Amino acid sequence: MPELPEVETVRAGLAAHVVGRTVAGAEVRHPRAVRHHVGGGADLAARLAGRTITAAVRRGKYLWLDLDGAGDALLAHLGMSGQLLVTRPDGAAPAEAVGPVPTMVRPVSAGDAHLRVRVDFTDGARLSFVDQRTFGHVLLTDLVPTPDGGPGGHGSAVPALPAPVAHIARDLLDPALDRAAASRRLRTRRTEVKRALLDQTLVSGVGNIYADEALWRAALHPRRPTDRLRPATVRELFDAAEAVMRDALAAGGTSFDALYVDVEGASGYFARSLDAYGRAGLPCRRCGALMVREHFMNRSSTLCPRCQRPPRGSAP
DNA sequence: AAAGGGACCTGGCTGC
DNA sequence: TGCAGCCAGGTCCCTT
Repeated sequence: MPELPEVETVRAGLAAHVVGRTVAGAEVRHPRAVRHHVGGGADLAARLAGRTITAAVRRGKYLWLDLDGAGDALLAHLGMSGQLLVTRPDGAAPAEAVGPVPTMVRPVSAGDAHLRVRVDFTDGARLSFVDQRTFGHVLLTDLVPTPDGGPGGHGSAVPALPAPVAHIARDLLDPALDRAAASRRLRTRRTEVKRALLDQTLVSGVGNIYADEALWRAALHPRRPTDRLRPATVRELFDAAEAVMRDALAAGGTSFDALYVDVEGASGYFARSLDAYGRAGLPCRRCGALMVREHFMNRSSTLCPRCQRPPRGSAP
């Protein structure tokens, strides 16, 4: 699932392969993919034509392409299954690709069943938004000033954000994040710590996978009440979440194919390094107790019942 | 106002 | 072997 490390991998790929190119034309092939664009697919395609991509920027799980530096952007959220794939001008397989190509990576043809939006550049290169489950979306939107005057996100020095991202907090890889303030806000919430970690208005970029990983690293039960956490504990949790996402980003980078910008680039990481997510029934890598899966927010949490003690008064 | 739960979506897997 | 039903989860929206 695309969480911060996967989205950042995509952003880096777009920065390398799309920035500087000019849009010749675009086609929206599924209305749901542009459901948040005011004006619909035809309007989006028409307004993209002739624009030049000047930056690839990310905040949390949102990423966007600045257009001409003119104060608007093509914004994308990958949802659960979204991919942004770049094919080079001749459309052929990448000649300079090295190392094993992830199995999910394949050339995109016009007949691709899940191709939602296609952007063609004047030099023949193509950007394709492919999304099986259509939880993701793209839209063209104006930038608005950041509340704190700091940079809008990773990859930009401009103090501006796409309007739909204005409510998204800075993420744990953002040097401009005020961690003390985020910690205070978390501790004044009356909720459970995993729910708070997943709240993108508190700290962004963390999804179910990295939430479980961070809680395991910090040895915290997902249902611990936020208003009873000490500041030092929250600091450790933030540090753990940052560390696991940096590790994932580094691992994703190694298997990341240079020309196909693929959210599955982190597959090598998933196979090797996850300590919690997907390990129910397997021994905890810290203490050996069998990991368990619990229902949480209509989904699941995987945790170590020995390292991550439930809060007092909670059901076992 | 804040917190929490359901809807949205589809391919793959499980169990009968 | 076939098929129904469950599962995955990020974000928005609605209710409490």
